[in-house]
Amino acid sequence: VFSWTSIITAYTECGHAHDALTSYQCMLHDGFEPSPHTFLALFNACSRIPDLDQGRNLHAYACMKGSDSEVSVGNAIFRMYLECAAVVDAENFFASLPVRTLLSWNSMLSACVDQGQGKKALQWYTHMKSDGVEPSHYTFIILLKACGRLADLKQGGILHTDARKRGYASDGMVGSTLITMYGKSGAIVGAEDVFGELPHRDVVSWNAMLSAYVEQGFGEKALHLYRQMQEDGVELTQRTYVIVLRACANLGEKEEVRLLDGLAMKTVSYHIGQAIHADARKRDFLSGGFLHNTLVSMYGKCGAILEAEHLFKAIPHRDIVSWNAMLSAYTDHGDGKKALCLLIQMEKESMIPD
RNA sequence: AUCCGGCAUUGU
Repeated sequence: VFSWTSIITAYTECGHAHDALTSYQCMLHDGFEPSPHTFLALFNACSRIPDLDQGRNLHAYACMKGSDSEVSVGNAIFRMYLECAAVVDAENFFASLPVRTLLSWNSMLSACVDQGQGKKALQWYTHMKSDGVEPSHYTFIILLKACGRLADLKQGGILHTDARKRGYASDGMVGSTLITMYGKSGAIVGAEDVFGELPHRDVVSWNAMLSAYVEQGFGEKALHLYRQMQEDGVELTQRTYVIVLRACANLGEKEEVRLLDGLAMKTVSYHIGQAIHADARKRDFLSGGFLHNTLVSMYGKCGAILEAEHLFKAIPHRDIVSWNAMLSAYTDHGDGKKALCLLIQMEKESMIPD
């Protein structure tokens, strides 16, 4: 049994979870009965695939053998349901668990948030506290993220106070989540306060602050922060550029058109955008593709249709976002004909408009 | 030791 379990674990870890389940069949065939350890490995395999049907069968079998009373196995079953996106099953199972560890609570909460069920996560949190389980900084990050998505400033503020009391508010990761939460809730001052009080800022906290400015339409402040990042010697990332280019696009939308070489352009934003584009190139952030879509959108919003077009054509793997960005560049520009042409081309390349 | 955690592009 021990060897079979090792084989199953090994297959799962190498990303061959299907083979893990096949080995289990072989193991049964040879007359071996699964131990709790085997179940652990099997549920991990089901999570990986993910295979809900097998997971359910195994769950039933584990119950029959009494293996499900083991805390670790219980957690594995629980995670299996979560990762197979069977939230209802997960919730039912979770409610029936005799021992709920902090880790299982965090898994539950995070799965709710990932699936857009932030409210549910907050409800479960009340339950968690009444169960006498104390939240960790993981818990706060998960819940604050939920508040950000819901733009629930009230709950977010309560959690912030609570996190502060427990000494979690100065944690860098909690801090970034707080900044994002305040940013998405429109409380830019709250975001700035958290950012200003962070003892150790890393790129992510800077990016979070930058993103908060952009989302709330403070393009100039964002550009200012971008400069400050460079002065402070922060190691910029590709994401930094995604965000700061969005700031340019934002400014471009607001700027009045002016004629440049006979073309209607948002000249100021356009030049800033170009400069940032050059920065990104210098830092070799243009490969990988994630900046392409943002650049197309930015140039489009600055009135630089030709550059947007040029970049669009150079994208190796155009996804739906690339097409949408190019389409809205044309329509913003009042070029309905080209937009329609693009739509036709889209269908030719068997892209389905959403 | 392992499993739960932060910032990301288009349109709506």
